[in-house]
Amino acid sequence: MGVSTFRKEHPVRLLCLEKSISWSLFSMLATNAASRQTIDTAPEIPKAYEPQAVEARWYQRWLDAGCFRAQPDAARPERAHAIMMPPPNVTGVLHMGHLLNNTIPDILTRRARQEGKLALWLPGTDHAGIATQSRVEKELRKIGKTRHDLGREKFIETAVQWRDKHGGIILEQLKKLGASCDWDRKAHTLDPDYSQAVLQAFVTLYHRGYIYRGKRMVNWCPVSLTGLSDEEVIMKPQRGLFYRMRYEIVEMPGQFLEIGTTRPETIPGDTAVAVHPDDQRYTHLIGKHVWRPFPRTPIPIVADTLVERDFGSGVLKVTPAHDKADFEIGQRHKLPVLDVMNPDGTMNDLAGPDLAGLDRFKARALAAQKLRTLGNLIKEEPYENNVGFSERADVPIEPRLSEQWFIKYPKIDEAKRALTSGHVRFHPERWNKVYLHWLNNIQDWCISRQLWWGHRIPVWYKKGADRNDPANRHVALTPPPNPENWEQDNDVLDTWASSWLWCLAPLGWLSPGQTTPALKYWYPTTALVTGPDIIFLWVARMIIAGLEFYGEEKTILTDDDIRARIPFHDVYFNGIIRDAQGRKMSKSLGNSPDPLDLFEKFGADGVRLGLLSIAPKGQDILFSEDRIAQGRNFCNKLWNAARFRQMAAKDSPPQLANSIGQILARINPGICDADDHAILASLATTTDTISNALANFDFNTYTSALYQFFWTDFCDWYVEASKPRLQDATTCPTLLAIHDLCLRQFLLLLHPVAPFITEELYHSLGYCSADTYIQNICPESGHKLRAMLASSGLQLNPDAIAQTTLLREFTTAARSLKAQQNQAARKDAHLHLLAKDPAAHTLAETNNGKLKKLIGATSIELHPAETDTSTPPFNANPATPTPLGILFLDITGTVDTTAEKKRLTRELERLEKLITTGQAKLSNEAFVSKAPPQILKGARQQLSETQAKHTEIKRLLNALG
RNA sequence: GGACGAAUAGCUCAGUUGGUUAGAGCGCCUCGUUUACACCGAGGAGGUCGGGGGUUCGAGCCCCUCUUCGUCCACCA
Repeated sequence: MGVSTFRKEHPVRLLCLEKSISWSLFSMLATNAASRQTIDTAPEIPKAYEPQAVEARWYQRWLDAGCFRAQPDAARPERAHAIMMPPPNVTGVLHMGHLLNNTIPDILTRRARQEGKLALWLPGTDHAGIATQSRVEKELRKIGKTRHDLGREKFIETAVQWRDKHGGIILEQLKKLGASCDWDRKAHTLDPDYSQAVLQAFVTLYHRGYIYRGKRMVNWCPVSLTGLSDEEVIMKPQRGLFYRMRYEIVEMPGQFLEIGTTRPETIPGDTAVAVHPDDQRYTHLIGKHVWRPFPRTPIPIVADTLVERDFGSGVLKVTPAHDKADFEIGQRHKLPVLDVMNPDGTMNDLAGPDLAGLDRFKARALAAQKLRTLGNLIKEEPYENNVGFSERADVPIEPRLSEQWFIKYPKIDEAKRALTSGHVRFHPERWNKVYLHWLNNIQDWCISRQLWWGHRIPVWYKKGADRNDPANRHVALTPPPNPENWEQDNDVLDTWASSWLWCLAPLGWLSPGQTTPALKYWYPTTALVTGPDIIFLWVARMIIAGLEFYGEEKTILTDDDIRARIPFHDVYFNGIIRDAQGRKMSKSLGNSPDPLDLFEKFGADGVRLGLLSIAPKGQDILFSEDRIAQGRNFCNKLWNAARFRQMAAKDSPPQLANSIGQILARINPGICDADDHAILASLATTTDTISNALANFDFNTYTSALYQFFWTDFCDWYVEASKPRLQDATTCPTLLAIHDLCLRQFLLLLHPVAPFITEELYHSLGYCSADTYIQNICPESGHKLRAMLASSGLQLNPDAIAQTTLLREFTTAARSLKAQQNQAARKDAHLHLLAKDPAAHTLAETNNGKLKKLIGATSIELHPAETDTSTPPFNANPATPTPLGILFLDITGTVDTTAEKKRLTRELERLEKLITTGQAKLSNEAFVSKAPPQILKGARQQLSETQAKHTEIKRLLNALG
């Protein structure tokens, strides 16, 4: 049912019909109006776009109609398009970063749908081991309990309840953004199938020899009480003290060795001091001992190349239990490992009675005090060094020796080739280097976490047997047949060891070689959109997981294998959203606006447009609400242009016109003028620009092309220029059709970024029927558009386009002339144009009515170029050169000749400068002989035009006397 | 200590292989209730493209160097 049909209906009918008819401006207004005033009042279109109702209504309709559901079609593999949403923490709430991360995939997905692709955008959440467990434990503490009070099973039960109650809010919030995800395929890393996949990946890697268990130095978080991977440690510069100490040499009483440290509290754990073997200062001491001050014990002086001779005194205290490098030195010299700290970062009994029980930082101060009283402290000086912090708990991590599971990454070479051979492409490309550097220096991945919330490691140990002997282990998806003799590993897997399967498991992957229709159809996925901060944590690991787990086991992969196994083809990295001062947005700073407030204030479309337009390619984004307001303003502009289209058709109601063909049929090519040609040409060009921009992830160009076409070309010029002809019954239908052509195509181009308003207007302007959706309609290509126009008799004329440029420049010059004489507001100006040639004369003549309206003039009289200007109405009147000739503003008697002279003189000087540089350039032999002809021609033309202008202005100045 | 990025109008940024007089939005100034839009329209001011060298007929763009800011990587205690 089209607009024209129900437009005449009584509003009451509309209310009754609202489920079955096309939502339109009018129906919506009728509803709005009905709620505000009596329903008998004639509906009035609101001047400003009110997004909230529109957005809620359309989102529900899309869901009801199953618009976002994607089904594979094995017969049409070329139509596959898939994006996996980077899973937010299940307990997280929407923040600014998510907005951009999800707007871009939505744009890509919606555009793909328009192009007829079977576009899947798969949403989901991450169980977020540490984060979620901490939240639940915090809740427990409120009632005075710990997880140990509950026990593992009960705790997990509580966590599940908590997750189900508070989790997933973020996905609901994403719906407000307009995210067109296939919600039926929503995934979660702790779903039963997903969990099975995670365990299968572990078991597979174990049996392939890539997983081992060992006692190693790991990054220990004393708050979360778990080991962490290197990638979860954030280095931060910290201000502290550097303690310079002296230890007495055992074999040489009275002689001392100077040693520096930042961590005196670990002294009880020292089991040696080390010097560089080639350090002449100390070679004679190697093998001797020093007195460790507390507890007072002799410890050996060893030689190790790891020691930096130039740093401090060149002597290093070796604490194998509390430092990675020291551990290595300890291993090499078979030093005892003395662990003086508890898992929670307090000192234990081995640290001696004074320190035992103290927190590590309090212990540090006390240790320094002890050094002082013992006479070991030479000096303490302020010092800044880098300290590793736990990403989650934000406390310094403690290097700690513990039993952990590690992955030795498979397919590293292939992972590099995936990028270097272009199977996976990063945008911007510069991230390649970061990725490759990481792979080139890759370290084994500590994947066990001493937590309960997560995938429990599928390893059982024979009771009472040595766990490090593989013969005593059962590694499988299911427990051993005689469980009473076995005990399962207590640890769970790193969350990233589940999310690295994010491109596989949600599509149904359960084990290598096995596949599902969805997996077969959409894997490898089309694109991934995420932040560069998780290149290592997630992106690189997903690539490795894909290469290792997709398909049958294969040790070495060919390029074809790689192409088939990579998880995605393109990765778009967006910048991090910062506040206006450039600070990272964070809860503690309170500088992050609530996205839902923004939706409320500016509409989801406005937020999407605004965000996209301020997102520089690959750079961080400085957020400011003003920018978002621009997005809203754009929606409002669009809304009003559509309103104008409706109102302009007062006497000829808009028709339901589904297709370009139907619109074209309403055009009478014979009455199309330069402006019509120009706007249609711009429409075609804009279409091409946008297609290229979207294909290249160039969202800057996408938005600026949208903006430029619609605001500048269409609204500011074309709509204004077409007003007089819309009043004329003979031209009106053609003009309306061209408006429709532009609006229809523009809505299609804008739809991916502003889904709600475009759907609303597409329906209310009658471009499709109620039961179809803009998401399934593809904008014609620029080429096709031109061809269709040509075949309905409207071959776009480049001359006409050039004429419009002249008219626009002429109009600007005329308005400027008026403004300079404080006549801007007047609509009764009298103008005289000395048309510079017959073509200019014709142009000004045929467009006279339009120009008068646009400039605000009652007359523009035309005169031959050679007219004598020394008499009225020319002399003593202000004038300006225009592309069509000299234009005079007839305000005889009121002109301020002094001011006018000043203005013209200024302009003359500007032109003289241009002429000088132009002449210099053209008299440069090298330029003339070497520059390409086009450039040369351009330079000559420019010079002659400038000279002509110069002559004219000179003449005007002389006329002023 | 390495690597990468940034520096263009008061602010935030465009500027695709070097090529006519370097653009946009916001902000600012002047004017405007013209029958879509003041979330608007018209006009205007404002830039030695971070500094210094170099290549070229020609450099915002290419090369070298310096400065400032930012990010990532790294076992100097």
